[in-house]
Amino acid sequence: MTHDGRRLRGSRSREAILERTVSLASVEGLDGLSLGRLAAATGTSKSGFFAHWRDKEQLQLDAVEWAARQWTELVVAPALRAPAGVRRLFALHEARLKFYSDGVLPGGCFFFAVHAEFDDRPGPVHDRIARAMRDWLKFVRRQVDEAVALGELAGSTDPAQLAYEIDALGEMVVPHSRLHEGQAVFAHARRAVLQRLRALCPHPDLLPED
Amino acid sequence: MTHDGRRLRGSRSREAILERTVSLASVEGLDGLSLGRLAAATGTSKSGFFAHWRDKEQLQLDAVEWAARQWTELVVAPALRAPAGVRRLFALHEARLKFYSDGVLPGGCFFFAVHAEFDDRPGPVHDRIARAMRDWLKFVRRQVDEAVALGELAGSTDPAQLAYEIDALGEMVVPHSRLHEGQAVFAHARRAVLQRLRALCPHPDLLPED
DNA sequence: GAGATATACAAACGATCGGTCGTTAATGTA
DNA sequence: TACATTAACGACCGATCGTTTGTATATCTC
Repeated sequence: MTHDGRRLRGSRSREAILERTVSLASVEGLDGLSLGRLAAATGTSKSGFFAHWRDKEQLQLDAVEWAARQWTELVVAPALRAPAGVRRLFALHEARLKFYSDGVLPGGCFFFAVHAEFDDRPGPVHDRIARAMRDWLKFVRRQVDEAVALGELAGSTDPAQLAYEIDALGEMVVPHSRLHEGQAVFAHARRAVLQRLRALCPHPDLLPED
Repeated sequence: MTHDGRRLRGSRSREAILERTVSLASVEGLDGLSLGRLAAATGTSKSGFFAHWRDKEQLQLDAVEWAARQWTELVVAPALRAPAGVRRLFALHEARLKFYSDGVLPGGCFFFAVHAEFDDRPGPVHDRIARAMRDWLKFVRRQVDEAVALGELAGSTDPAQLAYEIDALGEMVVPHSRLHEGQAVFAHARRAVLQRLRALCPHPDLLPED
């Protein structure tokens, strides 16, 4: 085969493998996934990985990076198109729910699967995952702060408290939607946050009624 | 050694192994935990397991059973000592939080760790886990129903909706408490459910103020 | 065009995986 | 007392794990 653009082809297959890794890891985790099965799933050889990554841990770290970028593109970015304040906060929640209900990842959420796995296992992968999730929660909290500053949420609002509630109500959709088929869980998660925000909002008409 | 009570000794070590299994599985999952490491942790030999269980799957099934029993004893039973209605509902939430903050299991929650693992992996273990979690949610929902019937929650309350909220706000304490050290997360989870219940309750004085 | 570099592979490594086999010793049953 | 059962073990099995090595070929650099 001529003209396969060695360097380009390399980064192409690198990206393809990472996408597949994140996808599979959302189902079986980053450590539960073995190189052998990953090779079979990507149509490559096991030893081929070591041309791209020093060891499995490097692949895992890059996979976390890739998943974080995907989350930013498909959840954070769309929400940023809504006007700052309580509407953006709710848009963020809805974008997340859409990410789950669209079935972007077969396991629902990469970070949910992977965090339970590396929860109590120290190391660089644990640290990278923890950082990503802390950044996410900080981002949610910043949206709360902004909404308070804009007078769109009661001044008595505890930002850390509300950020926890929004994250918890959104994240638990992942296991629940797998437990009880049907989209009732999505409605519950959406309504819970919506009613909570409306109750705190001096101008509830900024948000949909239901 | 004389008089070691063969039969009794068997069920003793059986229980001891199960307790250790549930404990370790709350950290690394049921499948992530290998028989070799489990043998080392219990001070027995790998092959000794097969005197008690046909294969690893049987051990996993018994471990789920054991964890469910532990949950009933340490969370459900204490809550049932509170008077039925909204107070029992909140007692249930608090008993769960106490289970987590007491560090009964080193990984926080057996079912959290294990559900993420068997989420999308069909089989008897998956089914047993799903049943346990469905039973739990049904139980929470029954407490909501009872509180509504007693007139301690507004008649407009959607039981499935509220049950989801309570479960989500309680369960997500597990990953969050590992992410940000400190007991702030416990306070958030407690206050979130408390304020939600007080808002729905015609007699808020049934519940603590804060 | 020569030499370094990068992609990708098959084959094989030691370690560990879940599981089997045969054995020993103590217990329960007759 | 005779015999089946049970707990527990060490040794070992084939399979798979993450990883190393060596090789072939195509691309980039000079």
